[in-house]
Amino acid sequence: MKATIKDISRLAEVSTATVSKVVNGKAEKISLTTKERITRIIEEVGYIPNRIASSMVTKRTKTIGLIIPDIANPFFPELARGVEDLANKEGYTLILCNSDNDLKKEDDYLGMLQEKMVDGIIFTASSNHSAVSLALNKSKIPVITVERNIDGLMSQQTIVANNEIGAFTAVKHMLKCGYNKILYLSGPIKSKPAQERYSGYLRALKESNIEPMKFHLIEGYYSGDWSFIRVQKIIKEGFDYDGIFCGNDLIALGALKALQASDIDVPNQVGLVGFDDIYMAQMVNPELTTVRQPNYEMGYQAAENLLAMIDNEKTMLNLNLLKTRLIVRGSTRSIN
Amino acid sequence: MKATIKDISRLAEVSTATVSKVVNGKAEKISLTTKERITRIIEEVGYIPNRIASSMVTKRTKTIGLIIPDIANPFFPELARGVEDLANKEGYTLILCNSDNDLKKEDDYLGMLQEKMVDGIIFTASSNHSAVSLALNKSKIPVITVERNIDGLMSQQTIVANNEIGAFTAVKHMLKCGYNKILYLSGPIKSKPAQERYSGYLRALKESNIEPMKFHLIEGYYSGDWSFIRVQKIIKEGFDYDGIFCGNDLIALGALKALQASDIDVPNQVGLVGFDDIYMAQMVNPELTTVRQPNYEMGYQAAENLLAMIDNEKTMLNLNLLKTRLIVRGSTRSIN
DNA sequence: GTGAAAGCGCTAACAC
DNA sequence: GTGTTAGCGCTTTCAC
Repeated sequence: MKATIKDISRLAEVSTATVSKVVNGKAEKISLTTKERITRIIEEVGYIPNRIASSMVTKRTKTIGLIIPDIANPFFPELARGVEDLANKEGYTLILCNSDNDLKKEDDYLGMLQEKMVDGIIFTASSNHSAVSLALNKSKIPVITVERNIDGLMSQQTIVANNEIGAFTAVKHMLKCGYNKILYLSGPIKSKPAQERYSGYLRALKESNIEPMKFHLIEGYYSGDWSFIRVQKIIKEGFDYDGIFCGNDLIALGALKALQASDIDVPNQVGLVGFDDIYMAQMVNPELTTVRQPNYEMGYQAAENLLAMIDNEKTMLNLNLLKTRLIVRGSTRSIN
Repeated sequence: MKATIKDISRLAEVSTATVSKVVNGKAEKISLTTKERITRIIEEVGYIPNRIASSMVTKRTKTIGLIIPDIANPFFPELARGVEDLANKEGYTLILCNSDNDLKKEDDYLGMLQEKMVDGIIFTASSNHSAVSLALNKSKIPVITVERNIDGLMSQQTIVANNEIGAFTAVKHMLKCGYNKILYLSGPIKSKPAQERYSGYLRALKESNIEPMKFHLIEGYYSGDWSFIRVQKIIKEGFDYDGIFCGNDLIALGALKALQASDIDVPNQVGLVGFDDIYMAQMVNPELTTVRQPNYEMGYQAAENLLAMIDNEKTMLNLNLLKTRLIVRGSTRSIN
């Protein structure tokens, strides 16, 4: 049988209230002797307070939920790590949920998290589905959306990277390097980030008075397998291009592999730029020029803001645009 | 104010017991009419059962904890995903903890998880520290260790890949390919897997009557940055070798980059083999020959066994050795 | 079929 | 300084 606060109070010959106070560090008014006695007994017995029971009365579980598409996607571990680090630092615990961008799963997780009485939720939504936002709006639970904002969601905060400017800067750089027939290998264009990056891409071309090529937008998935195959096809078709701006690093990595497999020199024949700056971006040869997205910071900051919301209980509508940064490496040739 | 079971029972003019039954699908003996009435009202009110309160009485939180060194290490996301998938499938929720291989953090997390009354814990321990095992032995909470077993821990299960055989097979293959001056670029040798892989490496050499070279064991970290620098140094020193067996894929990837940066041809001049088969192993050129470790399956199976332990309440001492598989790709030359 | 009531382990007034 | 007590929201036994 596991020891409870009652057992401790009995053994220490005090009330449960007193034990509770020393367990929770609210023991200013408890005499040193009893405090020490209680502490010793707790130690001896190996008493572990039942936080479930505390949560019942405090209405705080000190737990937050994180819903992301897939922790196995290299973009998310760092994000998750950022969230967890801040959470842990503040004594919170993190529940991890993989939605696979599946609306049903998102919904289920949202429900489970609320049933488990999490204090707040960090959410990378698959789309801006209104049903989800509605449910979320109704419940009073603090929610922060990360990486992609979700339209119908009111009175909540969003942390996203500045995709448009990131893409703009990247493509601008490619143009400066002398690439001017640049494809955009995009992830699913229905997602906000993909759209924003596309906008940035277009704006960069426009600003340089360069007409986008026909078929410059190639839509697919955020996967190296997809881009590998797709780029092979592009090569075979004898398409005329000299640069590829990729929706993310995975796409860029797959493209790089396909190009190298056909002995196309990167960066001399074709320039390549990715997005995210995942760890692997610097582990390939040539290293990937890419737009660094502060994933870890996004997670960390999301958690910071979430805890602030939890503490203040007031919700503020807010869009936090985090800066991206172009990391120039070897997959683009240097500017003459 | 959030609706409680009482509110529902009042609105439906039934007892809380009845509501509880329909909420939890134990409503065989409830008439269809009342069942429907209750369901409708729950719907209308948007009632969300408080699972914290249920946990108080059922002594089940339907939550498990996962302690790993670092979710940002490419090895762990798949493992975590495996755990989460099975957990979710069985209606469990996953708490994620990053220990950074830090004993103190491991301890803290272990404590937190127990306070939160998780039903079980999956644990990749940094070392086989006895203090941890002792604490764990004392508490009755089911624990499964993954990837590395921890010695002092009694009556618990372990899921590990067969590192020794995996390494043996890999090095055997290298020898068959004609490499016979093979280095072992290891992660921290204090960790069990590193030791076991080293044993396999040695056994393979021995079986082929090949004397290990001097300084064949190079110890470092499971990081591409480390191996990149380390291999650069090896190259500069003009060391005589023709193959590198790496403690994991990150090490191999860093080595590959260093070799290629010095225009050393992989696989023709130097053969390279990794361990794990992370996603990136096939995204480089040449693709990495590696020992596939079934990370996802490890996580999934760990979760399966954990839930079995939770349900049976009996603990069985058990070591599950999962098979590794050599994946031959382009970083080793083909057998003549 | 349904309800009454006890109690899970804890906290937070408030009383002393 | 310390104790009493009333719940937190739910499940479950047992009675009806």
